[in-house]
Amino acid sequence: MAQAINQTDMPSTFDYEEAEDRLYEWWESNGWFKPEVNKDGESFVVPMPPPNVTGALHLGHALFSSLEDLMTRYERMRGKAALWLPGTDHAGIATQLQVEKLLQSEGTSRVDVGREEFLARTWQWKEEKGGRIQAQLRKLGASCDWSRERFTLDDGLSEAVTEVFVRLWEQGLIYRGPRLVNWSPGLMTAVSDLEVESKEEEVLLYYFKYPLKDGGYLPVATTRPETILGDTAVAVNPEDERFKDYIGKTAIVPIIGREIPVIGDDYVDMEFGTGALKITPGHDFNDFELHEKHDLELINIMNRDATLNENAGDYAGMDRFDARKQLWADMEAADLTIKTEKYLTRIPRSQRGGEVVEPLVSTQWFIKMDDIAAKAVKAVREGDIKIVPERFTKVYYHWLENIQDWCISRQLWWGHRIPAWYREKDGDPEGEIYVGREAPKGDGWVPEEDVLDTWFSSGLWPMSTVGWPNEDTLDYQKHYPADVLETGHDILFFWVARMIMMGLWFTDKPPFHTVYLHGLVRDKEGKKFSKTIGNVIDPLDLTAEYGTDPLRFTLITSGTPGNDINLDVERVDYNARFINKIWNMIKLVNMNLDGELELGLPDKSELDIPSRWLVSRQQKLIQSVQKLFDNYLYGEAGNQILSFMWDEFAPWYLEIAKHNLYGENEAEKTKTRRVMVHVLDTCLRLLHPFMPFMTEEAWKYIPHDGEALIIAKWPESDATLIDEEAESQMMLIMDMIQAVRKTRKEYNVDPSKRITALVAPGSQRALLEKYDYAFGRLCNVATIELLADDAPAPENSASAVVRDSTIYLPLEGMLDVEKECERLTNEREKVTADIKKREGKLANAGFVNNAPEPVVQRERDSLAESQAELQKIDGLLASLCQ
RNA sequence: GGGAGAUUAGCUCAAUUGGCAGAGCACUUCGUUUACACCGAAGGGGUUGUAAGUUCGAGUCUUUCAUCUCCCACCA
Repeated sequence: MAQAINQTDMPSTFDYEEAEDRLYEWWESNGWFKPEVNKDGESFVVPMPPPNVTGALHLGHALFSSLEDLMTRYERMRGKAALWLPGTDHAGIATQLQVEKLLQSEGTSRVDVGREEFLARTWQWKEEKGGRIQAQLRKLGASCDWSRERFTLDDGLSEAVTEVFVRLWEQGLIYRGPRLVNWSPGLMTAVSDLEVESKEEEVLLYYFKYPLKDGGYLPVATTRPETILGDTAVAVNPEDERFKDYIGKTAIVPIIGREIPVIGDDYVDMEFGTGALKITPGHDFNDFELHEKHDLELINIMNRDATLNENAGDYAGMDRFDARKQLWADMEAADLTIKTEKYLTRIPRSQRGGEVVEPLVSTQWFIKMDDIAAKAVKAVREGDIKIVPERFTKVYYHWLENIQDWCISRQLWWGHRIPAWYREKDGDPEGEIYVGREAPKGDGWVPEEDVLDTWFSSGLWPMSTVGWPNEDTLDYQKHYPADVLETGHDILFFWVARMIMMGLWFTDKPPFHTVYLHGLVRDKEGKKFSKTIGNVIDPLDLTAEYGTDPLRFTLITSGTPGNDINLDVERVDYNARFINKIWNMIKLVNMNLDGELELGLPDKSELDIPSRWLVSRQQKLIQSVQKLFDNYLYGEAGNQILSFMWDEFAPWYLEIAKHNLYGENEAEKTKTRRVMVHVLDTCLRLLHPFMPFMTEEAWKYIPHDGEALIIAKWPESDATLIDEEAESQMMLIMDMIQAVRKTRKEYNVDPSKRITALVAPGSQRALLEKYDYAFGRLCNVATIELLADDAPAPENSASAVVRDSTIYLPLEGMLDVEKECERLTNEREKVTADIKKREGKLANAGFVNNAPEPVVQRERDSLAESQAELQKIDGLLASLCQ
């Protein structure tokens, strides 16, 4: 097939500002983001991790979007019906907080306006702010099918949520009851274990006297004195000689005077603190367990806003931290304190609000996780799901095998309301509970106020977005299970594990076969981005300055799977220059075309050595890239493509090709054009998933087959084009050119001076004769004169040896014999050392017998080369430096 | 307390199955040759954190120690 392209209008640089939006719109309006573009292809589905609906794009989004778009574009080019399914998450707490802040700024609050008005305001907020992140993802070139965009509060997804809740209830896996939970006083809701972050902080450890009824006291230490008011026992270790006799006696709670027992339990660490432990079952998870074990009383002393309640006596109504100070002061006055000391311990704080989380007894909904988790463990263990990188499977197992029941109720308004209703019975307003898809018939039913944890709905994402629970639809059949789930390792438990559990439990199929986990993006020094440090990098600033492609390429090539990326903006700059480089390669080719050109490579037998070399090198590149892609090693693949283009194609092939392009031989000219176009075309295809905009635009400027690069075919390697002979010969030419450049430099030969070179070609007379023009172009040699095999070394010449070929540069009066001898001697030393090393290796029977044949052969070849070089150098030394 | 990762050039990072340790930035010297100065040429810079082991061969596998980071866990 012959193709012509318009050569007149190629801009001198890639104008990303102009091109990006135009290309994106073109792709999208042609339906190329839809899986239907490859109707008959195998399905490939990537569910997008739904960003918070009102969020703004950060580098984490840019990273997932770059990787997932790469995967999607790659599979699309491979002919698959690729679907990258986008959507957003309602993000219960995060969104509710933003709207509450807004209300606060208006001088009102969610309680003031009421639930209905609050939800209306939140939907309004979502409509106003919600489009932003989608627009930003478009800016990054995300080729997702926007026509299928989903939101976790959409009707269909809400139906899935209700269905799952009701089924779990019917299966007896959901229960409700008062439990000690992590309570966030600022957010006024329960939070799950995962939403609590503990960091080491310096606090005070308070030592005090626990008075005994019979007189005397037990010394006790605590970090939270206010919880003394809720104590229902004091515990000591029964092995403890100091205290064991106190077991069974009665202690008196300081200040409020309640009587409590002294108990013995080996849980108490004799070495720590005073060796005696106060027990507060209502406000401490360990103490709660002891309370169950010893049948102790449980007293709740705290309100939902972390003020103390009526059980705290005179301290009722005080904030927990004020009460702490006041109580301690009162105890000091009563001579009940011993001392305080500084103490480093982990303080649990709410991941969202940042305030100290309080263990608090409240009535919540839970899912029994054991059976569900076991299935999820099994699926990974048996290989139905693969986690990349593999090391995270261990972390995954550990969490699932020690899983706690999941507290799914949240005392929020923004979210999926729990489908439960209560009716008064025997004086208990919640005496009767109904759980169902619809409100129950009959009078007196009051709906549950609580909503579900945000992760409950996102845990259903791969199913609910394709129509579950309606499994009969074509959409569901085709797109569930999905294929790859790509996300950050920080939400392995929050999201990935829950999707796997839910997917397996309800469909009996793993929701995807591969989990690819990326790391966190950090700054150049490896610090987390933070507004307080002021090191935040906005991806959109980078795309504005450099364009989208360099950022994408940088994020993909800056790290390895699962490891954090320290983003160095210099790399974005460098990659922007790579894009410029490619653009200019295209420009060179473009301006050297003329009319129609047949596509595809000429037959190998017609190609010259540089072409055979280039094609062979590219075949190896394709093989390597394929292998890397198969193993999700996209970063290395990108680097190899860059290296091929920048270090081989551009500086060697394109320079040498100019000889044919600017020459008169039309047949050679055409062949060279075809090779250049073909190799460049292949490079653009390989690079398209990394840098979609520039490659698509550049593709227009070379002859090509097909409407758009986004739907062009992914390159496949052809092993018959690998050509070791051509690679070896080309390597000789390149080595000789580099030797000339180096020699010229060492003698300070004016770079613009076109010199003559004499060459003793050794075994490669024909090769050097044919490609002597390469020297002219690449090391500014005017003429190459091939010497007879038996010709003596020319006088007054600097020389360089490559294998069994020697190149002489006549320097007339400029040759410094002493310097030349020094150069040759240095060279000789290097070569001798090399020979010695290789001879040693080859003399080692272990090496020769055990190493794979190609490795041994390479060693032999290199040795032969070095030996030839040594012989030549010795000849030169003998004639020049006697 | 348990687990994971990292440690390679001054800085940021690569190195796919063990097979001649590489890039970019920075540095030195030089050069505008009509694709590209957003470029090109030549160069300096490494005992791959430590100590041992396995192997013909180790950045890569095993073990020790050190430093840093992260995750998990109920010591007041």
